[in-house]
Amino acid sequence: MANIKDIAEKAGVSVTTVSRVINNHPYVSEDKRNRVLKAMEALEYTRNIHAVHLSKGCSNMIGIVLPTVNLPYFAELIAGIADAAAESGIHLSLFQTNYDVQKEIFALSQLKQRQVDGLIFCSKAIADEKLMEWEGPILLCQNSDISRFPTISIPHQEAFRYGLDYLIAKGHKKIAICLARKKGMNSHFRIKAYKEALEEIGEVFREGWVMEKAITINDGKALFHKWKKWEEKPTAIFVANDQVSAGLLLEARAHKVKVPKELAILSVDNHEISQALGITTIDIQTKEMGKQAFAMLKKRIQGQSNERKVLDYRLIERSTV
Amino acid sequence: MANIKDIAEKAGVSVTTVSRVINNHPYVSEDKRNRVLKAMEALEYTRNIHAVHLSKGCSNMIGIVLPTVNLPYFAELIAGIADAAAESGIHLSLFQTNYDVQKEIFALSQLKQRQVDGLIFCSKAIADEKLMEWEGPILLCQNSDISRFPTISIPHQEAFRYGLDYLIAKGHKKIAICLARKKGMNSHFRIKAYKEALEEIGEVFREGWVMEKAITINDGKALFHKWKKWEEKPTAIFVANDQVSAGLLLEARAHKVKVPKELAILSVDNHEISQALGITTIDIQTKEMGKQAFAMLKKRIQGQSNERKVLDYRLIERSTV
DNA sequence: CTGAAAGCGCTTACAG
DNA sequence: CTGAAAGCGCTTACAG
Repeated sequence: MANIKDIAEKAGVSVTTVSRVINNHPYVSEDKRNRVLKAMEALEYTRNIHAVHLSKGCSNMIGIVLPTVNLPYFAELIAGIADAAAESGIHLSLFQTNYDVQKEIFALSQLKQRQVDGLIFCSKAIADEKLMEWEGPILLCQNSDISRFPTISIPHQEAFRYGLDYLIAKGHKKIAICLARKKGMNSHFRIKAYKEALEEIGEVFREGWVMEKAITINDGKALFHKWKKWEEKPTAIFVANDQVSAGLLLEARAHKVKVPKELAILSVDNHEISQALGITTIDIQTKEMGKQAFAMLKKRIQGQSNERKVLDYRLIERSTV
Repeated sequence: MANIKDIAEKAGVSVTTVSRVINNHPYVSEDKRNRVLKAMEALEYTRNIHAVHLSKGCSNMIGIVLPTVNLPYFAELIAGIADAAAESGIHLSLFQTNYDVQKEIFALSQLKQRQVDGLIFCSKAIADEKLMEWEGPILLCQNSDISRFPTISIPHQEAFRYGLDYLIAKGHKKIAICLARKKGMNSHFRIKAYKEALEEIGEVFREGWVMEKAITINDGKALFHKWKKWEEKPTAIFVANDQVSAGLLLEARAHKVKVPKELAILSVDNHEISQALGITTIDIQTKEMGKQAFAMLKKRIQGQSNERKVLDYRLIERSTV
């Protein structure tokens, strides 16, 4: 494999000049530029990117940390990040963690070793205090108490409250909620909103009506059967993700339970499946979040100070409430 | 940032020894090992991975080339690759191409520059002949005439034929098919199987009954309306992907068309949504394919010769045929 | 078990 | 516009 020195020799110039040509620097005479170009062609030169990285001290790559890509929410987030990254010519490295703290720490160690220039945490299991021990450009796709990191997020408390008020306005008082997992900032804020809303309408808070570990269509089906068995039934369930809502709705239909008459379903995401099934949901612009997350991390890598962005949401009325 | 030289000085040993300690080589005395370890701790040493890559000539990372991550088929494939890669401690780089040949070429150029040690093409737009101009470890998740590359694939012709025979056995003769895109090896073989099956039962081949550009749930909905408008209607549609089948089925139900009585639907994938909707489909082990693809590429990178694997498939009878 | 030294291949401040 | 030289930080064959 020819290297920059071979090219220099062949073209009769210095390696500096070759480097200038490769990087499109000005101040190279046409004559030398052409000779270099010709030599590169003749020797089938390909730049060794590792040497560039070592020399420049950066990798032109950022890491995406997420539990699994195999879930529409995260897939959409990645797609948004990928689009923006491609425009900037930045590479993407994937860290699938399955909410395993050790794997998140692995990703952080990769940042430290410069494998990547920055990290986007799409969702995390690691505690804020632990995360704070790490340095480098890290962006969180969720609200956080750590002001050291830029964040982009949905105002989950507000949005959830908005959804709850919508259900209440539609006459519901017995409302259950279903989250992906109780841990995590997003759920924290959602539960808070839930409690507040219940208090205002004089309903008691039932621990059992806060369900979790629901992510897939099958989880939604299971949710239906849980609901079916309850003595006292909520008239509405506010579900934090479209996949689960879809499973819930499909299973309800299969068992001739009328939606929304016997059971109302309000969802979050507005991904394709909710549209296909006519599920009333709250659009949270997942892809847009990915795009902006990338832009913010990029700025952070370039040394700008932390931003905190909050995205908008909106209710999409369809037929399940 | 402390480097290996700083550690060597502080510990009073050579850089060679430090390197040995870092890489867990044998033949280092306990005493020196401890001194090095202590020095590393004291100076908060982090290895610069770029130097390692430059020195070793590899990146410990492979690239995944696919049109979009935001589609269950590809997301599942990635998940499989990611699981296997994590076990081997290999990083994953994502190249989202949107079937843009230029972006595929970009990925290939990254392989050449050693940004990645190998490439998995989950699906491609670039022509075989063009691809052949590139060197390095490249694995294709599809059948190919190029014997220079290892491949892993489903026997699409056979599997499609199997599905068609199943439809025929169920009494269908007017069968349409719907593919993701007509270009590409997979479709090539499927259309071939389709023509053969039609010929055997004495049906004519209708160009218009081979539909394409169908990937999403919405595409499936559109497909229904196409079907609805046809004068002469097929009694069954064989759809190459679960998302499209789901859209087709949902829209059929919404318009009170009885499935399978008025319209039978046979699908391919066996992803969660087909299970949720009770769609009869052909399981093609997407995730397993990802796992094995990684293992094969890894072997190829290590210098072993090309393998060609063919995965099994099986029909999952549910309620749409 | 240990180390001096060559090698991986590029970038860039500096001097001209 | 141009080049010599230092620097990025590691690995590894070789000699001992």
